[in-house]
Amino acid sequence: MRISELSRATGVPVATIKFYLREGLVPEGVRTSPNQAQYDDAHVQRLRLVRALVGVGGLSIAATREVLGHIDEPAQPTLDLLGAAHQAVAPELPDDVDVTPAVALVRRWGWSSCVDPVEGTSGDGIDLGVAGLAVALAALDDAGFVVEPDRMDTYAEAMMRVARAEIDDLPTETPSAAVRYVVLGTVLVEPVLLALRRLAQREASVARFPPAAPHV
Amino acid sequence: MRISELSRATGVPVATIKFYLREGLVPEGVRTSPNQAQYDDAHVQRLRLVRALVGVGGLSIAATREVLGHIDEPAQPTLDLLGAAHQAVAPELPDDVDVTPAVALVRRWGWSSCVDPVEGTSGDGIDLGVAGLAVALAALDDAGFVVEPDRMDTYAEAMMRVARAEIDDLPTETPSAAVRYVVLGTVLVEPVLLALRRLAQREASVARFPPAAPHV
DNA sequence: ATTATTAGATAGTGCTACTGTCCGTTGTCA
DNA sequence: TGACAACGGACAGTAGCACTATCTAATAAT
Repeated sequence: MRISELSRATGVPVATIKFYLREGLVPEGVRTSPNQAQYDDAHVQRLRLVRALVGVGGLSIAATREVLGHIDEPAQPTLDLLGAAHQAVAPELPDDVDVTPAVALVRRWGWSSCVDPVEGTSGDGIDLGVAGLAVALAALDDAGFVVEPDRMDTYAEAMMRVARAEIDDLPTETPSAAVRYVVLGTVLVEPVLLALRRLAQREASVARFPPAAPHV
Repeated sequence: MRISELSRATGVPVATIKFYLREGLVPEGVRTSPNQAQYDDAHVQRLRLVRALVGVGGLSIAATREVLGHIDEPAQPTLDLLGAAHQAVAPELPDDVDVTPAVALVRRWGWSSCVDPVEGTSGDGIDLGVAGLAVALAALDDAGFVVEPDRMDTYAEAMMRVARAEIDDLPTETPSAAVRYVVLGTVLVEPVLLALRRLAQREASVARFPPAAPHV
């Protein structure tokens, strides 16, 4: 398969494929001559994966490269894989956040692993996930938006259900399967969850305010 | 309060405040002379709100302006407010998506409002929320990532719990309170949910793979 | 009186994700 | 065999976005 066919098969412009090749997001084809190369189905899939990550996944090129790196070389699948995946995906955080509200919540839920980090964890100082929560909570606060504690509990319980289902289904046969599952699951399921929340809000709204009286 | 004090009170550079003024995200101060104006606490709060929306909320300037517009003029709080909020926040979608898988899922859950739109709804053609779900599912598919149907059910149920809690708590006294609640709740709770998911994943991972044997 | 600050206008910056152009080489079809 | 499209590779250019810097004339502070 030549580059133009690869382009046609994926809908990605040739110039963009070249760009991804330069950036190392897509492996080079097999050279048949100094200026010709052959691509195959693996390239098609890889290209689709890249588009999913930078498109719906919202990752930058650099973050995409990092994520793909983990998938390509599933080095220590049992050693803090989640941490690596989250690190690659998380937006970078300011370092002057007040984490006490986040820590208090996490403590209340008994999520001890997040606040009393375990060995083998990328626990350089404060936990990345807790910091992320702290930033999100600070934004709510800055906006003057109050979330009642028991609704935070509802959120936590709902996300714990989600997480348990995900961790229970984690494939343990192959290391690379586990890595792929965690990394892609982290990135690509997020938009699914957000989309579902919106649909569910609409449904719940109609249930509470039945039409006739038009809904909110 | 002069603009430099407003800057000091919020940590936002003067040049940026001027920019937001130009863009109409922050209202002008009260003029005391052709080239002087006074700002007050309302400006401080507004500025914090703007920073929360464009920062953690991840909104563009244009989307922020639209969201603020809804908050400033809560015109028809009962008329498809959710739709407006979602529209302002949702990333723009390609129009060549296959919505059948999304529609099938939504049908299976009996979320009829999403697929048989109600009167008073911004239902121009296919539902915006369903389209968002369709795009997210297509990305998963392109990446070769399979989500089992019963896990989709878990996701749907979890998000329905979330949504019900949110709609139940919706303030009905003031129209403007309802609008503010819906709009900010849509935008600013998303990062909270995602942060919680990450923490819950870590916790669930430690629960399933107890340390000693280091966790995933 | 001097110095700092202001509103407003306009231009510029830094970043990111591509996109376009050129070159010399190679495949392909007539 | 010759014309012509497609190729890889290098590099410059572009578009959009969220600011940021500079300037001017007027006003405030000391």
